[in-house]
Amino acid sequence: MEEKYAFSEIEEKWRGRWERDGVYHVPDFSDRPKYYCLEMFPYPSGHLHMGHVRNYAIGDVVARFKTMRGYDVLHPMGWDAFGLPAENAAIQHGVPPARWTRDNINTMRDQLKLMGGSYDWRREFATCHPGYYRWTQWLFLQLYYQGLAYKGKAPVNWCPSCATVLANEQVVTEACERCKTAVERRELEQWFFRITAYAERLLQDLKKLPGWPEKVKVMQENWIGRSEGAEISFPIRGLDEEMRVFTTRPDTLGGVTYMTIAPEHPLCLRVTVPERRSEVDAFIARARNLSELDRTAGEHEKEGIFTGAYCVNPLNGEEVPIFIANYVLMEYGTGCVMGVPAHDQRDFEFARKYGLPVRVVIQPDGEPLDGDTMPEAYTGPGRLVNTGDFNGLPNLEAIAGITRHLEARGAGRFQVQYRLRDWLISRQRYWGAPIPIVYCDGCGTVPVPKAELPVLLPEDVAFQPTGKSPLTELPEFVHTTCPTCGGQARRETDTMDTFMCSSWYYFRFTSPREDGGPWSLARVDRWLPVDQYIGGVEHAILHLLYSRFFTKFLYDAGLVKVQEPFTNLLTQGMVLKDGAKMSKSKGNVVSPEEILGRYGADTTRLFVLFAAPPERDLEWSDQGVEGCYRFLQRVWRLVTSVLEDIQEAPPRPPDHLVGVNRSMRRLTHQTIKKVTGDIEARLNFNTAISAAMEMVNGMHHFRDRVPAVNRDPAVMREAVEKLLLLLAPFAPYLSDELWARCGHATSIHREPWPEYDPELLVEDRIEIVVQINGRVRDRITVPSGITPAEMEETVLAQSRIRELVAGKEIKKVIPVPGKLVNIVVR
RNA sequence: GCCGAAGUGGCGGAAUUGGCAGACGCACCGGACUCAAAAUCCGGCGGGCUAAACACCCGUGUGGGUUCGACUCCCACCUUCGGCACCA
Repeated sequence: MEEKYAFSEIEEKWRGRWERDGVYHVPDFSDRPKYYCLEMFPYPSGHLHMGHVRNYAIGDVVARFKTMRGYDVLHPMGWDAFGLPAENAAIQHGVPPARWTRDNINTMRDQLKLMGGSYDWRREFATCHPGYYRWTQWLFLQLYYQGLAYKGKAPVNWCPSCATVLANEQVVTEACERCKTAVERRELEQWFFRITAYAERLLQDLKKLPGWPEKVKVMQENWIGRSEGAEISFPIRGLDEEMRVFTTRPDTLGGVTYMTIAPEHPLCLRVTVPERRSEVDAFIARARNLSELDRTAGEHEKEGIFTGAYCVNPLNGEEVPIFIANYVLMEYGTGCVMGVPAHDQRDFEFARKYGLPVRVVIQPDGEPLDGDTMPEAYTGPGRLVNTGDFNGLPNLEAIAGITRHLEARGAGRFQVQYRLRDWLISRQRYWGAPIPIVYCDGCGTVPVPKAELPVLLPEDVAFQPTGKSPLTELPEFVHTTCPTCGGQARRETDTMDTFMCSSWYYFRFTSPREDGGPWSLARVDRWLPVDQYIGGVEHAILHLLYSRFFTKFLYDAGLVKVQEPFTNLLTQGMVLKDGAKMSKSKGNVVSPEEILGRYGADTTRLFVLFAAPPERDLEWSDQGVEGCYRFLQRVWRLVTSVLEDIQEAPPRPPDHLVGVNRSMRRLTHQTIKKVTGDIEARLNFNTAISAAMEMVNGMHHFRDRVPAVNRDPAVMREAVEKLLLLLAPFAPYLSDELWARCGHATSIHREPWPEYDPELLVEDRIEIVVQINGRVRDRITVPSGITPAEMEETVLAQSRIRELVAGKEIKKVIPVPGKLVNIVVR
């Protein structure tokens, strides 16, 4: 009776053995080359979902492959453990966030271990542990001392449902990224990181990341939003003050017929003339109201109101009216915009609505533009008109020319603007790392000294659904003494954005228990940068931009030697069911636990790797899983059925084989080549698995169709062992089990990756295609070493080809070595 | 609106440098084994035409183009998905 593939026992057995033998422990230092393979660590929601399974299956193949290739592979796992869901659970179920999080981690760790990942679990940590967040706080202080963390009042995004502010990056089409509630604008005192100081480097260094998907780089580029132009000052009539604007089109300065200010701008109050005061106030109130209510609706009607004030165009001395307009953003540029209706569509619409003049200053070749009758703004190239000394100049030259002219008169300068804003990191929440700041009446804002870190988050707290952080209501937390003067002081009760915790965790994995600093310099130097980073594309901006910012800051501070944290980035696609993302509300969730229980980890891993290339979305298919299960059973039966035959065989087949033995060896070595290339160069695991399947089909053929006397057992032995080595990264349990049954005393996961012999790939005879006028007309078998001239000769000698070309003129014959011959006839 | 990606059998996908379209898997059909079924093994499987095989024709979102030869390169368009969205 043949033994069945008992995945459940096999997997349990090897899981225990690997752990006992420390198979996946990686040394901090050694002579081997290093490779850092990292998957985005999970938020401990309480259960693994298929996205995790896919992410971690991909990462594990890379890690195992590189290990077999001779690298010391750092492959750690941890928990992004602070965050709002823990607080919601506390409110709903009365469980303290710390306990809820700890329980979830325990559950998820068990699930993750079932998957058979090659993690060095000794390095595990959770960001909510004081041993970790102590250094999160320390890093905050480093930023603070460098002037890169500051408290400022600014209009911020407030999510009424989460009862906290959000970073700009966490607002998706004017709604909270987490809960989709429409955000409100509030003026609040908050902590910011000056990421804008790094805007240019964050942009420029994208060029140093050839291993990142173009898509992600473009998204970051757009997010940073660099634009070149000029800042221009317009003196305000009757006030000793100037109105500054940023423009990318200083060449159109002569066409300015009005000016605008954002409704939130303090200048509004100063310029408005008394007789227009009440009307303007009403407009401002309305505009602000609208911007809160109507923000999700996208673009709305452009409206403005005249302030009664005028300012002076520094180029031509003209006075132009100042408006307040609802389309002007306080947060971008200077909060003021010059209006050039003839050459900007938005200004054009505004001018037509309010009867403002449209003056053409850029004239294209051909039909002259007329400001009074033109149907839309002209934004293309041309020569300047109505601009005094600059008339006749091509507008592209005038951009620099006019800016220089203004600069000489102190009325303007070249300026680069970014769309990127500073990173707001304060959260009015409890379950996060406390911001290590104390407010003292005498000394003001005082950083908590290093020796007093961590500022511990009290874990014993009561939760009321008030929307207020419990920290604000804990006197023993709030009341403290000033580190400077020893007097009475009050602690900051806001906590840090959890993206702060995940901006440096990849450094910590190198020295997870270090307590003299956030990491050991020598260890970070050995392991960083991360060679391969793998995770969802939803972090294209948030996490990946913040991490790059942190790395650059740490580089400047001399704390790390890398300027970019992640050399290669793989953004995996989503796991879909019935064409839609799996979600509870749609009821199309497939539970990893269930699949792992029913088919085992090897099958589950194999399926998510086989069903699609990693960067594409993956459609879940129960039948597809079934197919992978069948494949592994097939491997099991094949290998166990030949064990006896190959036991006595030499480990290496003889050199000069012929016929079926030679073909079998060729297939083995072709497969090694194919699988190696697919993993290493392309990360295309689906085609690697296909190749292994083809090899298994070939091995079946070899076993069943070739008489035993003609088969060299050494050839089968080689095929079996190479196959298991090739499958080891994909199906680690099954391959280790069968490896042991082949008579090996040590784990397959300590074996080197197989090499192929190029000589064995060579075929004696190959089939080539014969085309006539590009259409396949015949196939012939020729010796593989044939020259192009011989190919041509052989093909033209074929009777079938002679018939087909009879009576036609042969214009040209194109032989493609090893592939085909194309005969062009007329 | 702007930016980006993708469109290939009944389905997931393959074709890596412009050279045999549909590898591999799923589904389906036929056969072997079986009292029977399941499992397993073997074979078939883009469409048209044909009694059938051969041959031939069509076929990679649509329409053009380049080329001896195009899923692959160029131009225009359509659809789907993702990102940004009053950014001066």
